[in-house]
Amino acid sequence: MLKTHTCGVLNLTNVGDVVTLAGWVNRRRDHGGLIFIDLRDRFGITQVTVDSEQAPLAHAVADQARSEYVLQVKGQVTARPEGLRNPNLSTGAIELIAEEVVILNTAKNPPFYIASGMSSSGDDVDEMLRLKYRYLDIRRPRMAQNLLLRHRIVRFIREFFSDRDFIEVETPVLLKSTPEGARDFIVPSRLQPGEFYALPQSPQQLKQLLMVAGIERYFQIARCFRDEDLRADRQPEFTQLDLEMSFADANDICAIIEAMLIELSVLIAPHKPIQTLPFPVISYADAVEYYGIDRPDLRFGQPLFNVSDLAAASDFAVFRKAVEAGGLVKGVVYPGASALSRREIDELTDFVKQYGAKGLVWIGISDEPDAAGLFAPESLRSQVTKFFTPAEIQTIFERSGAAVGDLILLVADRAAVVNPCLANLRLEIGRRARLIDPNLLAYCWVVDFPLLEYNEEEKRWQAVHHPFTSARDEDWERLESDPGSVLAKAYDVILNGWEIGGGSIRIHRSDLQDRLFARLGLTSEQTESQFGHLLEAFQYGAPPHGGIALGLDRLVAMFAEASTIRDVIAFPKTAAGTDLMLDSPCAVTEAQLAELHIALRPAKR
RNA sequence: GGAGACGUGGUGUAGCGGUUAGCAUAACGGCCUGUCAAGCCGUAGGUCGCGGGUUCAAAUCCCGUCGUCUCCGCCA
Repeated sequence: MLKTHTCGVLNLTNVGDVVTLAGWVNRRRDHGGLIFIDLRDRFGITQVTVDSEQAPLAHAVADQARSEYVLQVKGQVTARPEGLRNPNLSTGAIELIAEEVVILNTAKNPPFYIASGMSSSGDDVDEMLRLKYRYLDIRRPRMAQNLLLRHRIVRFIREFFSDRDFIEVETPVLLKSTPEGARDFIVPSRLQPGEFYALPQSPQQLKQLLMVAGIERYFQIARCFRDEDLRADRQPEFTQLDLEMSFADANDICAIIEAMLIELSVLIAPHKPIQTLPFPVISYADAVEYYGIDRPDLRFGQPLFNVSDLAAASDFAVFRKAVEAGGLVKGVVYPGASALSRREIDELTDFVKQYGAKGLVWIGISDEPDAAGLFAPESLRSQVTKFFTPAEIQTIFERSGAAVGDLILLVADRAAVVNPCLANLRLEIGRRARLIDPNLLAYCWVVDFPLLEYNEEEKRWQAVHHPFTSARDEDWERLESDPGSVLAKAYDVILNGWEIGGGSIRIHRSDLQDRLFARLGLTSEQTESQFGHLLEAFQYGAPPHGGIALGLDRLVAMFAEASTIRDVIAFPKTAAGTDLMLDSPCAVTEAQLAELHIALRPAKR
């Protein structure tokens, strides 16, 4: 090795040792006859002091060094004089008095600051540049720490499950296209002209086949691919902790995941309290009723409330018609916001409009109700009080749980508009009113999902989770007669409003799987060509089994307090699916295409 | 497919009809033996993303386009 120690390890116990360090010039402070170099490697920073009188040759070399040059320095570890120690460095009590300095490599002036503390204004570098020069971005402490955190989490996961008799089995990346779910990435076959592999959206079918194979306890840190549009929390390729267990029911799987997440949280983020133990379990129906969404952020309150019954009987046409059309009227309370400026109220209105709401009804409670619980007109601030009777206002007030000084916000529309609108409005209120403790870890389970949902466009039922999910035992009898009422043995695990994982107990009997495929409108020819391998496998003694997959990128991002999973991925893609460093995707040669039997259509752009 | 925001020396930004395009930082040169975001002095660095239009005059207003980000649709 070109170094005897790292730049983060030396301290007063090493004083007198002659050591060699190697790393990058983090910063250089040139005092003429005396040069200080902060030498940085992955492990820390050590101050190198080069004295022109003690070591003229070393000084001449250090004089040439610039930021990000790669240096090797030999010298003696020396205690810094009292008062000259740097408490911000783990090595701040010592310095390396250089005897020899070697420039191992020079460096161009980097396109952005790498040394920590340089972006002290809080402003970060444009992400476009960070992505183009990702190898320099990763040199910076923030990204380096995130990748280290990711490694520690993956390592913990591997040990946790290995210790519990799970084995990691790799599954193919070149797989088979399936019509359900997300759009596949496809890969042309050279050996089989005109045919294509697909990259796995997840190793779902393979892990079920491993259960048939008798593996019993499987996990994998698995790369998955989905060709859908990107988001801050979605990349075209991402990583799952994929897991499957035989002879397990939903409680067994949730219990082991819950134990893992608790142990992981304590290990990785001991300063972050877990809000509720054991994790709360919420039904899908309750989650939608009280939070408008199936992944509630439980770090704060402000549950939604429902006044559809009252709205149906009111004189306010907007509300009444929404309910008559089968819709809902629900609301949320913005605490302490009764005197919100009209401009801020308009901002909230624009906010809900982006989720499809036509408007936002607001009622500010500026004064106490009278002894009978009724509000005087001057106690309220609203654009709609004139449409409601005092008793109706009283009911809305009581239903909302609001207090004097709060602002009640209401949305009326189809359920598919009202719930997402208010779910996002609740989060916006949480942010604006600073109701969210950023240190809290609020885990919960969401269970009792519907098995099927009706796709209006395609006029057919489709699987909410995926088509291998089992219905609850008592619900199978309604699969044909009332498919919308069938609940699944499915569960999602939520952290701070992010869905970090989901899974289910699978169907292990081919007769039940056949029934479900029929319910989904698949012909026996289709099921045979797409899932024949699985159905056949189930006839050879498939054990009852189930599993779960956790989104590793999201989990790491939560612990890293990153606002996008790109910050916990070494080489991520942009929102347009491109890699700015490699300049991919890119065109290939005509010869490559010919070998793959592919003729291009004219590009649309 | 749709909506919004942003694009000004290497970087981060100010300027939003007439400025010599300002500031900070980095870079380069000089001075300096106790700094740790070192300091002081000096130098260089910009076709204001690109194209078109409006105007006597455009970084600034309008249209288009490219890129990045966020969101909707899409996606568990």
